[in-house]
Amino acid sequence: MLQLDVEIDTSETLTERQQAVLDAALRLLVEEGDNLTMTAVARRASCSKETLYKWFGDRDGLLNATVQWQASKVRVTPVDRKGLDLASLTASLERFASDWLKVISSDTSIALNRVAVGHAGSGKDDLGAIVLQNGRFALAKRLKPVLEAGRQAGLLEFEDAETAFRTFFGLVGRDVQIRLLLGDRVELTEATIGGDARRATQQFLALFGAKTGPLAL
Amino acid sequence: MLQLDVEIDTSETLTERQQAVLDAALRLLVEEGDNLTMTAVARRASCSKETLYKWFGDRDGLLNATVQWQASKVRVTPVDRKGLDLASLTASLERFASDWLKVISSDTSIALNRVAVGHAGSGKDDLGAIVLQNGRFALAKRLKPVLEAGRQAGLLEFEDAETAFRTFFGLVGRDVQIRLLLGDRVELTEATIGGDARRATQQFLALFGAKTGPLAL
DNA sequence: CGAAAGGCGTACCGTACGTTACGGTTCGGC
DNA sequence: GCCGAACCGTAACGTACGGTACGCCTTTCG
Repeated sequence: MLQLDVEIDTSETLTERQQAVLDAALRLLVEEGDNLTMTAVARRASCSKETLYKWFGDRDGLLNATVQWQASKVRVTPVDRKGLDLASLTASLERFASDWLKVISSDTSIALNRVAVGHAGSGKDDLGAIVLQNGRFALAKRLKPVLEAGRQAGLLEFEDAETAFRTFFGLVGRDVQIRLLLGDRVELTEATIGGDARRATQQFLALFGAKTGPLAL
Repeated sequence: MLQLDVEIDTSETLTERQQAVLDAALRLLVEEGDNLTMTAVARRASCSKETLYKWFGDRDGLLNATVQWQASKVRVTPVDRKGLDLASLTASLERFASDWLKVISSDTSIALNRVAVGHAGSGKDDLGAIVLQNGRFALAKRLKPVLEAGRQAGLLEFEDAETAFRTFFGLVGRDVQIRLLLGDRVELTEATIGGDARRATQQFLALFGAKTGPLAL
């Protein structure tokens, strides 16, 4: 299990200019993948390499900062857990599913995951940990309270929130992420995402919904 | 969707020596990741770099051949579809799930997927396609007949074998592969794999099993 | 206004690595 | 025994790129 406190408030310590530079680096990362050069970043950001090195130390530092920067931008709003009936629970789950599918199919997510996966082998930096922390684990952190609340309200039945979450994760993501990462063109329109989110949610409810009545499959 | 005919009978066109070299490259790939050098491969395989270039063209050619070589080794035996009752179907599914989990958690699979993902960005070679073809798509090809047979026998109910397969895929894999690729240490003992395989199978049956009787969840 | 700081652009250095070239050795065929 | 082919080991070449140094400009502050 990963620990790693990624609570560094990057948004504070970074000046406007630095953020702009990181945005440039991010765009370049999406376009070029891991084989982006410091010179390219400098040119794209209209800054000197010397500045890059002064600010971020070295290439790994720049990559690290870039990934963290993107991560800090994705901090989402926690869900409000007020009226809780089957309808609102279903809606929440569908929302989560749809959001997640949109994230993992986005260009920047794909690019970031690719880079992080590539770096995961040689333990030079913690890119994998950062991505994981702001992706899969952040999702779990936000979703679990909803699941727990659903259980409290008698709408869901499960032993462990973690395993319930992982099942939901699997039902939503299926083979999408690995296929995208490996370069397969998966058709993911707004419509299919919506359909997949509904399907995954219904399947999840079929598996973990309280058996108080027949649930539409 | 990927097409790509990967039916090149590599095992024929490769001499013993060449296979040995590729095995060395493969081992090195597992240890070093994508940053393996031609010199390292040559040294490990006790061959000259000139030979490497004569045989495989260039570095990408060597990587390609290595991945294909590993892929050709994994050609599995098709399932025999004889007596088909719920018990044997369940057993088959559990077997598939367990095998798949073992594969994706193996060192070589992780290494190969990492390299393929890394290369997927810059469309220089088709490593991603190859890995996908011999991983996820090969699994579908082998599993779908089983699902169809299950439906024929009245044990399963589904519209489309593809979507049924993808659900099974998701239930089995969940977050395991992406976590492993990103460097997370997922505890995957023989026991947990067995448990996960059983759980995934039961969940799949709960979703797609014919409603002739109550199924244990 | 002058000086110092921050930053841009560019030239430069060192190294790692892909690729090529070459001398030496083994081995099958005549 | 001799020849050529295949191959090993290693040296050498070229380049790309990470990292550094320096000249010049702009802004800021005394």
